[in-house]
Amino acid sequence: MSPHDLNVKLDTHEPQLKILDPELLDYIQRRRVEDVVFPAGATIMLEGDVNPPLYSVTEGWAIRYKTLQDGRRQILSFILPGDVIGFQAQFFENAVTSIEAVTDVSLCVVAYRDIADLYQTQPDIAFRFAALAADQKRQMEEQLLSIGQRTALERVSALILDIHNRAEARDMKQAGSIPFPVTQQHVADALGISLVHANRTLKRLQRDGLFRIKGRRLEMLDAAALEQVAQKPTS
Amino acid sequence: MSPHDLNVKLDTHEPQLKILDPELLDYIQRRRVEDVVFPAGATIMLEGDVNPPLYSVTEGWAIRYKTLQDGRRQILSFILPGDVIGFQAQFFENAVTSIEAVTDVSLCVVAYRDIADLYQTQPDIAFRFAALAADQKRQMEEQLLSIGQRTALERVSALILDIHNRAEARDMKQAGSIPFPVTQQHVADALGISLVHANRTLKRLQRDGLFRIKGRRLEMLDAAALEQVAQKPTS
DNA sequence: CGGACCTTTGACGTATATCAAATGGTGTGG
DNA sequence: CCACACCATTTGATATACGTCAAAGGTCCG
Repeated sequence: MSPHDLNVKLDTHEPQLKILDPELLDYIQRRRVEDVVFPAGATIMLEGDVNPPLYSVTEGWAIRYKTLQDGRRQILSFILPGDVIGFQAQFFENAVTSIEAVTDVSLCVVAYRDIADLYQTQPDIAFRFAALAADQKRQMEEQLLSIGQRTALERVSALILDIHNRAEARDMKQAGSIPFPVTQQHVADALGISLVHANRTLKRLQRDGLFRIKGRRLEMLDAAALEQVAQKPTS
Repeated sequence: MSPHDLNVKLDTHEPQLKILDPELLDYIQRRRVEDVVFPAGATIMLEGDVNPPLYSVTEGWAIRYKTLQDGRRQILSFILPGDVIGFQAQFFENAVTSIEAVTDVSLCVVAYRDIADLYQTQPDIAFRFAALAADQKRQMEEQLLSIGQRTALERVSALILDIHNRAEARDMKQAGSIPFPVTQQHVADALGISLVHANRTLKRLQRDGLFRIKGRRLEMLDAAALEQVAQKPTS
């Protein structure tokens, strides 16, 4: 069996995993134990939680984050419907990041005995999970590049593009716009800038006609220009 | 088989993998194909490289990084002897990050047919690799927290602590100090600050007696105080 | 209709960047 | 073994992107 037979090996020219691997999705459906709903604002998982479960997101948006002792919060990623969360956590005794619902969130809990067991009994599924995790690590590294090297204007552009592309790939676009329940405070915490500066930067990009955020929805107006501003990575 | 039997499930209370999993090390030794040496400054791997190999570092230090088109560089991690590199890359067509030798670097090339094949034929080894990758992802997230939320002073403190702890865990400490071939430019590129500011910050921490860098070696003087400055994460 | 939360705007402060140049190591070749 | 060349470190002066503080609108929902 080669990665190509699996149709799982990721093509770097297509920067994101377009959709959730269908076979993996199928596996998750079959192992679904129960569905859970968290209201907006609820904490789904807290750093340090013992043996957190493995979830697949059915509906709603969430954030994954880490905090410092004095309360400063870094959002690591935005979680959209279709995302699998808590796979990495299976390798640790405790959850290493926290997750909070941004909107009401529906999750289905995936059951399996144990992560090591999965590797023994279902190596193909384990492989698919691993490919997903590899892509998530890549996303973290992209974020690191963004926050470390890009200016606030570039970061905001890159974030808007990223969220838009992910949502679009999941067929969340309707009437030319995607849901956008993200607040300016979220943008600030994800990009390491202040709320006020996030506001001014978003404002400026919108004044220049690159996109429009209105009524919790995002309409992309000039993706090419936005990419220009964002400064693409080398590859 | 449970993670505990494997002694691989990672304990969050011990923030880092102390040493390379011995069984994995053994596997790598047995699959060693050839040894390669790169001189200081050489590019070991370049973003975009097709089907990059899997390496284990025998000797020397390296950096893993990504760049923007205009040349800005973000160092993602420092690679020390004992580290395995290129595992994640196996899931992609092309390398997603670049690697450069800081000192002369000795690598051994690990052979196996194919990553998917490894999952089928050696699920236990695949599991150990995955645990390693999970830990690397955790490190990336820690970095993200650092760069996004910490001040320059806190970032430098956290980086010095991190490198020191990793080197110490690998028994690289001799006569109370560890090798430290990292330049101030490296520190700047890893933390998203300017060279000049990296210098002033390193200087200040040393003036306050927290550590000492001299002759490409680092001597830790007051780890507790440094941790204080660095602002630990919540957990 | 009130309250909670989010967005927007102005004024001002500061951490960090940039520019420029001197100083200090270190390895190599004469 | 010296001396040059190259690179890393250090320091001062000045600039700016971004943060903080404060307060005024919006918007949504009970």
